Amino acid sequence: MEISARKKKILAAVVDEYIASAEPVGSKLLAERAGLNVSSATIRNELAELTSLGYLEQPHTSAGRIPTAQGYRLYVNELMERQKLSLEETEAINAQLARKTQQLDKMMSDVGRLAAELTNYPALTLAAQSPDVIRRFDLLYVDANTFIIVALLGSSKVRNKLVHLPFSVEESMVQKLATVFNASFTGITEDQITPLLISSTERAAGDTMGLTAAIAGFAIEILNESRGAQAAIAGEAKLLQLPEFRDPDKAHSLMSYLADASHLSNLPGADFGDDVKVLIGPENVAKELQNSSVVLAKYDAGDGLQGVIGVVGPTRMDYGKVAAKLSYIADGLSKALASGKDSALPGFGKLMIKENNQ
Amino acid sequence: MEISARKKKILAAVVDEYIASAEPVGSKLLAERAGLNVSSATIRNELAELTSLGYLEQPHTSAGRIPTAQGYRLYVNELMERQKLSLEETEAINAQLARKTQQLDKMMSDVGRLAAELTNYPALTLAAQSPDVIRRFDLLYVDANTFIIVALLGSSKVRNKLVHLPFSVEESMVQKLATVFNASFTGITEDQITPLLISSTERAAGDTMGLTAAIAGFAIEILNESRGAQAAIAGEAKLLQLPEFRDPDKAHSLMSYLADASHLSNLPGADFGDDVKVLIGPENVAKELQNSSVVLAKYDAGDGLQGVIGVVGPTRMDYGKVAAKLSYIADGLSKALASGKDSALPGFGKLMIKENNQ
DNA sequence: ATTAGCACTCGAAAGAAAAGAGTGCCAGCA
DNA sequence: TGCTGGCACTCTTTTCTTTCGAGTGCTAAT
Repeated sequence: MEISARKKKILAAVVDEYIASAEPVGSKLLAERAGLNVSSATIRNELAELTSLGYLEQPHTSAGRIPTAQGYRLYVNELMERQKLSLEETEAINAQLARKTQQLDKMMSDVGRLAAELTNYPALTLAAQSPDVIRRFDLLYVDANTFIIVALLGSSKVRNKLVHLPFSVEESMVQKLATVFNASFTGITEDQITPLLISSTERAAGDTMGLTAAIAGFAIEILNESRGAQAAIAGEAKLLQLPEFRDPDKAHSLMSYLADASHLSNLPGADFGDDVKVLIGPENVAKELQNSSVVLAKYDAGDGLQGVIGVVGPTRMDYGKVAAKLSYIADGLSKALASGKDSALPGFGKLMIKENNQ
Repeated sequence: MEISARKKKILAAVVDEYIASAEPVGSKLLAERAGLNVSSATIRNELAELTSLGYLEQPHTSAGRIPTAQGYRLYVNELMERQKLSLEETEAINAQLARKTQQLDKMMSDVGRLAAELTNYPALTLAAQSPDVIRRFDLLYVDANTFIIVALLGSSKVRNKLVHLPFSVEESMVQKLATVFNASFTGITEDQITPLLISSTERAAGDTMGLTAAIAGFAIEILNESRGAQAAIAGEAKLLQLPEFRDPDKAHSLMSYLADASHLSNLPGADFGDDVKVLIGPENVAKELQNSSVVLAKYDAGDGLQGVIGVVGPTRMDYGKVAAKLSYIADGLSKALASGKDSALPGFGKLMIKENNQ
């Protein structure tokens, strides 16, 4: 049975009111505000039906109605309006995203903070890197006991490591190693680095000091690191301002859960179709989230880098506003990261230099 | 007037009990537990005097006593016993510190988490780097539009940046730039990079494309970055388990304060004499901390890298336990960082490689 | 179908009473 | 002189009771 237009309008009104007030909403209030010119008694009848259909519930007999997860779901799917962002909001986001010089970690944590600030809910960021390869190796000879490994990755990231040895090596040996590694360790993923490959490389380089194995270890380390998803959370304290988390135990339970980054990785990655995904209460897998909602927006910055940015809050969440903001941020993030990757130098055109020395 | 030995013993007992229970402690309880064989009436007299001396206070007339900031101060200075760590605790700390391959940021955040876990209070880490210099420049030519800047710093850190140009450069030009920069930009601190220096370098390199200014911008950026103190906080959620932060507003106020890393930098850096510094309630400058205590332990990892690790909690904090743990962690951190810096390669001796491919 | 009216329910708020913990002080004792 | 048991007093905490009011469901009338 399809639900009538008036019921939908009433349901939307209930959700809107409840989102705003966190108080169960009654028939009288709806009669005044909802803009359908009927009496509270009529609305009571409709509410009773919506309740028996499972869209609304009553905390107790003599209270108003609050939406169920099912009610929110209908609201999000059909009734919600995605809200416009204010000028200040878009400007704050753009300003943040324009700061390209910073490295990815910092960027994500700043963006997370911004999202938390704008939505007033704790924000999370997840960045996942698809398996990377090393495009090019350099070994920089510093002194007899020291050299620097520099690896340029397929995703245009650069990694380095300073190596201090307990014994001396010749500069020629270091160069030889660089050549050999460029020949055999480039263009392969981490699981293609086998003991067999290492020993053949060792032979090719004429290395008897274990340097090959060590450099291979570095290669494994960086390829490993880029594969693992990085997660961060910002603005946890916002939870405490929400009426549903005034109970310190509830707040503690959710915050502890969120604090463990490994849990965040269990959220759906960027594998959903729409640009914004909403998980309402029991739709969440984790039991700690069953009374909360999660709104996620995905970004894709090319080069195998993709992830989601999202917020966590009570099921009574302002989905319209949050979805709009996250979607805008995620979009901007995709663009900023994609363009910022082979970044122009900082201070190109001497601007920054002036600033720093005035 | 010097305070009698018995008074001190009673004060210590009050602090110990209050730390354990968070409840005002009364004369009867003390008579049973404190181990001085006197009646509760005698203790009442002593308590009254300690109160008028300012070491104790009463929430209200018919309640037991709780220590004042002055009382805690005496306790910390004279009465407290620094506690021994259990075997599991030292092992957990050592295991964490032994993981040298990870980079500094990650290390600090992991250590912070560990400290929070061990003490059950939110933990903070501050790392401050004294002004750094660039020891050596390398420019790696990748293709006509791309090169990599690698800078080895005085503190043995290595920084890099991939540069993508909107125009072409010759490999010889890149090499020229590297030579010139090595001559004029090494061994100087950030504030010695002047527009004058840049323009003379530009002339020396015969650079007409603004590359010099851009590379100088990178130099400024990394020297700047290493100077700023990095702060992080872990385990904020622990606050909510403490009776004094059951009030969500109190918890929120402190958590918001802590979440802003810039505030943490206002704490005393590593500029205190002892290995552990305790700031009790009103001894803190920030008003958000006036009802809380901060315990800090400093570490020094050589190469100008030093900082503090600490925890934040209610004035009723288990100072003895916390001081012992932080001090142990900070000590270990100093050693781990100092030795790990010119780190051996990961997997030296093929160990890691085996692990990764088994 | 919609509405006004009304009895009813049940939580929240307010008030009153009881319980309990701890104190300060006093008088007696070593 | 210092310690102790005893006791009246204070003030919070807890519990119980009462009141209040918001909101409902149902019925009868439009």
